[in-house]
Amino acid sequence: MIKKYWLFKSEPEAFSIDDLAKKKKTFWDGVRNYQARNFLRDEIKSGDQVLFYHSNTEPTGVYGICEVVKDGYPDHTAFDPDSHHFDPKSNPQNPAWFMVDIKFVKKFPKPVTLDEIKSNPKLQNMKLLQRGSRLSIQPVTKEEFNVIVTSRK
DNA sequence: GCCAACGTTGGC
DNA sequence: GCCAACGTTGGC
Repeated sequence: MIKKYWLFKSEPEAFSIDDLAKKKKTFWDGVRNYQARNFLRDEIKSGDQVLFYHSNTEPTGVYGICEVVKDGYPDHTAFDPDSHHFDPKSNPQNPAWFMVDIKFVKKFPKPVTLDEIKSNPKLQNMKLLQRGSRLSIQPVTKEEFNVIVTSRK
């Protein structure tokens, strides 16, 4: 099985790497974008490595690493009318939205900031840097993953 | 808090 | 199936 690499965005006010460090493991719910959904449903597999990115904070950047521990399965928060992730288009017979489970691996002593990524020639092709890129789940290459991780070793 | 860029919705 | 209106994202 070939391991793949991803970047997951989260607003730390909603869910941060510290929350994950505390919980050790979580389901990544609430993704309501079809492109991201397809990744979750079809491509993200147990064992894949994930960069945990904080958006809408100071500074924005990659704060640590986590690992996928469960392949894509239906996002049950879409079925729950009391959840603010509720979506009437989705139902258990024909789920529209998916999620995976991830576990905490490590938090960087200092985040790899967006500025740092922008100024690293090896990271210029990251989707993150593309104009107006809002995708909350995006693939990264093994090389990009390693450049980011080793910059904190 | 602003606002540009983007995805989705819904009228036609 | 077009496209304007709307809501959301996310850097600043």
